[in-house]
Amino acid sequence: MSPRTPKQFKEIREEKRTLIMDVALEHFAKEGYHKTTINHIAKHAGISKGLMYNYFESKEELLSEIIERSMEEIANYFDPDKDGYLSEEEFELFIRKLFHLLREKLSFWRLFFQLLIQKDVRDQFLKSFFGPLDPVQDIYSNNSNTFLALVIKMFTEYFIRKKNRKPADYDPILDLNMFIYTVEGFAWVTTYLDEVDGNYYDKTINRIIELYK
Amino acid sequence: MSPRTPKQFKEIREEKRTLIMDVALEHFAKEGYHKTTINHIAKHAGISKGLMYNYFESKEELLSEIIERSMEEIANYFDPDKDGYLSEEEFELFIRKLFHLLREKLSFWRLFFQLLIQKDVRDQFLKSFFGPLDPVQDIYSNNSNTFLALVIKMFTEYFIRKKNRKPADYDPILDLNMFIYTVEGFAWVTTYLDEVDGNYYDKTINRIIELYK
Amino acid sequence: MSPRTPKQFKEIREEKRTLIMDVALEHFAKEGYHKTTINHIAKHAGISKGLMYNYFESKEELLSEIIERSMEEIANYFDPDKDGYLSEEEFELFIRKLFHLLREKLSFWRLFFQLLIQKDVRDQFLKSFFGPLDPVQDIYSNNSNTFLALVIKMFTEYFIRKKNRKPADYDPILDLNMFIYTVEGFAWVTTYLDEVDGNYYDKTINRIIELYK
Amino acid sequence: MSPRTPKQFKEIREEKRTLIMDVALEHFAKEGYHKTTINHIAKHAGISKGLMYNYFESKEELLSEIIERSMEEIANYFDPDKDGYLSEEEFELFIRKLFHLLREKLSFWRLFFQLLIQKDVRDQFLKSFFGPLDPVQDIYSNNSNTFLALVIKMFTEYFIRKKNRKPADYDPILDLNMFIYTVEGFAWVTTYLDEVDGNYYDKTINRIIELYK
DNA sequence: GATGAATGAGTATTCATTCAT
DNA sequence: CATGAATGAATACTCATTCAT
Repeated sequence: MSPRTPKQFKEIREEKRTLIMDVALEHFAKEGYHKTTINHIAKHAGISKGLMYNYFESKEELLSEIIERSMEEIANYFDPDKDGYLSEEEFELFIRKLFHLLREKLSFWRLFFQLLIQKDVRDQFLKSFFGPLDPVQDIYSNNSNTFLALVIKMFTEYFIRKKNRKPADYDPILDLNMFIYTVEGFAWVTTYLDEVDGNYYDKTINRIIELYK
Repeated sequence: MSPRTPKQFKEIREEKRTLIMDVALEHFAKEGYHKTTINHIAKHAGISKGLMYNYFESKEELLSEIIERSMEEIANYFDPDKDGYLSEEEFELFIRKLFHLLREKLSFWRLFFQLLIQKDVRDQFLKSFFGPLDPVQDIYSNNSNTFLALVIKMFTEYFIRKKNRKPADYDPILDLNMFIYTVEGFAWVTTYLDEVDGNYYDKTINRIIELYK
Repeated sequence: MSPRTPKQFKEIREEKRTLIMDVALEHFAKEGYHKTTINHIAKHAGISKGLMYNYFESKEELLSEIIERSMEEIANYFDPDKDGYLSEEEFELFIRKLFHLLREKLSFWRLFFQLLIQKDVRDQFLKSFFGPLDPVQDIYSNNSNTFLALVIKMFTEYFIRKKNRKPADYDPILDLNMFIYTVEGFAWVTTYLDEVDGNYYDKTINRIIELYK
Repeated sequence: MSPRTPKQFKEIREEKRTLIMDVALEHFAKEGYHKTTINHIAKHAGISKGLMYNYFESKEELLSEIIERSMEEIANYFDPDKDGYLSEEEFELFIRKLFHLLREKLSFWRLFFQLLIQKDVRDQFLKSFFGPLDPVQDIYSNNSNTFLALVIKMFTEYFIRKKNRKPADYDPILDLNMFIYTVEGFAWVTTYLDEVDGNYYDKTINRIIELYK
């Protein structure tokens, strides 16, 4: 038999890499990064421990790659038109997309939230996504260019524009906060629960849109 | 010096236990349970590793005791009159107390949320508080007697009672959900951020009360 | 029984540290640093692998400590009067001491020579003793303050002073080189052979002194 | 293109073998045998790991072949007329050849010296060259037929013949020792330093010849 | 012949837990 | 009650070697 072509090798690599990352994500999400052993991942991926290290330099790099891959997927998924302007239609679409993605990639978000709460881990892995994480109110005005910062800016301006229709003492930042807490709370609860009730899931999304559109 | 009375001994024991638990909580919350070593805790508590095992049977038991202690504190703090009825005044008071407690015991909540997303850990440590954690909507009707279940019931009934003032198609469960997501989202964000901005913290609490009272 | 006093603990630590370092030195010297496993050392020292790490942070630190200890012993042993002047009596004494030390600490020199020949290892561990290792002739003029540099300077000046008694075309640096090669060659051969023939060992020392004093 | 003849195949094979051995030697010499990985060698030789094992059965055999090849080269290079008699001219020529070879094959000597101090390695790889390595003085009289033994015998007799011109108490073995130490010391220092100063290198060779011819 | 994916035994290191004093 | 030396099972990671293609 003739030897494998470079293309075949590349395909094998790509497939195995994906397999390992998928299995690892599941375990990281379910058991936590530190509790998950390489042994466990390898066994569940049906490969040897050694092979893991043919594909990833370390457990840490494996995690890092998983996060990067997911972040890219997310960024691509939203594919913003970058005018920074959020129309009401776009607002609704964004929310719907967001919660579609949440269900689709529940394991990733579970992992993401786990990392988020540990300051040291967060700084190590999520900095490129987040920038420095200061208290919420500071985020609105920071001029970082991370994905999150851009999204936050977009929403801040959206809520400020809505001020026109409201009474004089209306504080759009407060409303923005409430919106963020509701959305993030919904995401968070969905994430730590084991199953999603599709019926109420959709109803809740509609309600959020209704309240803040 | 006269020898210490048994009572004094017990007090000293209790104090040291508390000290260890406090130190451990800080570290568990900051670094995560698995990354925190017994050595570290012992050193920061100013005692020897060996002594730790005089007070707690294992690292796991230490965690377990910390959680139990905090849960009791929380339950005591709310000291419900157990009539299961929540007046509007009680509703407001409950919210205020809740967020007061959140700031007061931020480390505990950070740890709590960390445990919450890990299914296996949650089942091991939080069962007595939570009961089995099925999707939210099931909680409302389950007849478990855990602290959380009772609170949820109280709130469910509170929101159902408010239905009177609303249009016919009003779904109180949906409103309850929104309320829970907002509260939990606010708590969650507060927990994973490093600092709390007192000004917006209070404003947000007022807004939540205003919206859902 | 009453608990061990801090002094007792210190004694235990000191003794075990020395034991481990002694065993490790023997093995490093006999098998080479890389081939020697921590397991092996621990087994031969009659302790558990884990305990090693109670005393030394890593295999590398263990090596480092062994070298440092030996370097100090050597420096102390010569205890130079630091006037930088080497009389003929001092010259003879120095040689005798040197080769006494060689036999006494043969294992260390075996290790030392092994490290010496690997550039990366040398730079990592022997820098403080050597300074940067340029070709010999450069050493004579460098102004580093390492132990070796000082010794080299002392000998350089010693050989230059001897020039008076020699013909005009006498190159003292060449003679110094020959002296160094002979001494180091003798040391080197002694080190890689398994046993020392005491009779010829002493005769050789006398001959070296006779030739270069 | 016509298919390659078996002879061409053999030549290509031989070339690649040589390439691998050259690359391996460089790395063994610079980093040490144990620190050098097969992967590293293969990459630097521009071939795959698998192919390495087509040419050499194991890492150990690779080392073994490198040593054997070099030993043969050395033996051939000196091509002694095997009368066992060393004239003064032959003595000088031998020294000059020796140090020419040293500079030419510095990497090999670096490797060689590394192996030499490790007893177990020495016994495994250098036995055929050395015979059992007992203290020097025994070598003179042993009747092994290794290359080294023959050389040593030649030199021993050379120094004994020179006794005629010397005082009665002259010990030729001692002089032989001094000669060997100087030569080996010079070789050793040259090997562990990073560069060779050509000027002093030649001067030293001349001086050694002058002293011992 | 040639490739590099795959293996598994081995290596340094960590850490909860035990125990002699 | 208190100490920290000691253990050993577990963990991440390495690398010579094999093997399907």
